[in-house]
Amino acid sequence: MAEKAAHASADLCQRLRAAALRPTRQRLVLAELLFARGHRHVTAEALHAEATRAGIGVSLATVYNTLHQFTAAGILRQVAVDATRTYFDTNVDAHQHFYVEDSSMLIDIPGDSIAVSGLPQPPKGTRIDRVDVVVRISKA
Amino acid sequence: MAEKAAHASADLCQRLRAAALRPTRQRLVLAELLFARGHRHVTAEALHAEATRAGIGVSLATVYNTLHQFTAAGILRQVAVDATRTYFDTNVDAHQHFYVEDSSMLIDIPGDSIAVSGLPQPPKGTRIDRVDVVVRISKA
DNA sequence: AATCTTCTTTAGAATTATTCTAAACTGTTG
DNA sequence: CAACAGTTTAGAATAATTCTAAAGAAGATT
Ligand SMILES: [Mn+2]
Ligand SMILES: [Mn+2]
Ligand SMILES: [Zn+2]
Ligand SMILES: [Zn+2]
Repeated sequence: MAEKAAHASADLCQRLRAAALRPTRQRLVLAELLFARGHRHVTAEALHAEATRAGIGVSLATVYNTLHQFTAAGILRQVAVDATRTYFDTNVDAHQHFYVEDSSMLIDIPGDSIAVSGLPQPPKGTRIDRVDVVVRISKA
Repeated sequence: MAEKAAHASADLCQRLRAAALRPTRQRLVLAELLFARGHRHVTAEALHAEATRAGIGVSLATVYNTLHQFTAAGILRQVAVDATRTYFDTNVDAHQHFYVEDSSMLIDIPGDSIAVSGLPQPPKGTRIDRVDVVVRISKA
């Protein structure tokens, strides 16, 4: 298990270097929190609270910087569901979301389950970057 | 055309009364700007600027209040595409959007052109409120 | 290892979008 | 025309995010 952690860390170093980002203590810690197990959806504030709780000193500005750098590097993506917060998603593969309005939680919908058909031609001179589907749900 | 305007105004009064909203000068002016011709996508700031430009005195707080009241009344809806602004849509029928990332513009996609299939069952105890599709496009 | 260079972190100020407060004002009803 | 309830608004307050500039850490160079 020490091996596994070491391996994961080494792996993260690679990913950062590949993105031309120096593997600093802060970035490694945040990357660990983000990618250590399974996919996650987080806000900057939530991740900052988590890091702080874990005893790691990292400023909120750095959390924001890091989230944006990771997004630019393609290892995170932003999800727009609620105008008041920005969510970051560690799953960058094509997939969609349930958004639970009561609790402001995101739930993944695997990329191969939903199919969107009948898309009209995008306006002349533009290309489609991504098709986002948000299924808004609330307590029945 | 004086008739048409009068008719439209009378119509707006009805809609407001139906929503238990007093037809005040401010609300009528904003409703006019919003619903007078065709469907629109606006932000609070943009609508406020428009009202001000048209020589109508209406505070930004009132614009926000009104947009939210109209949304609660079901004659407007919010569209979440960009975490930095909230867009309000005068088209409340089921339909979808292109979002032009370069210019932050929304373009309607008629409700009957796109079909979403393969939606998984929503989590136990929840029901689907709406399925939003945003097709993000940018300069080719 | 010491040095140099460049990138990174950060505290705190600043910005932006939005909401709140409380007092003045207006539409409605009897 | 009261009288009441609903509405508007200036300005303060909040919340999320970004900016600034100075101090700190990484990587390259000697
Ligand atoms: Mn906000
Ligand atoms: Mn914001
Ligand atoms: Zn996801
Ligand atoms: Zn629309």
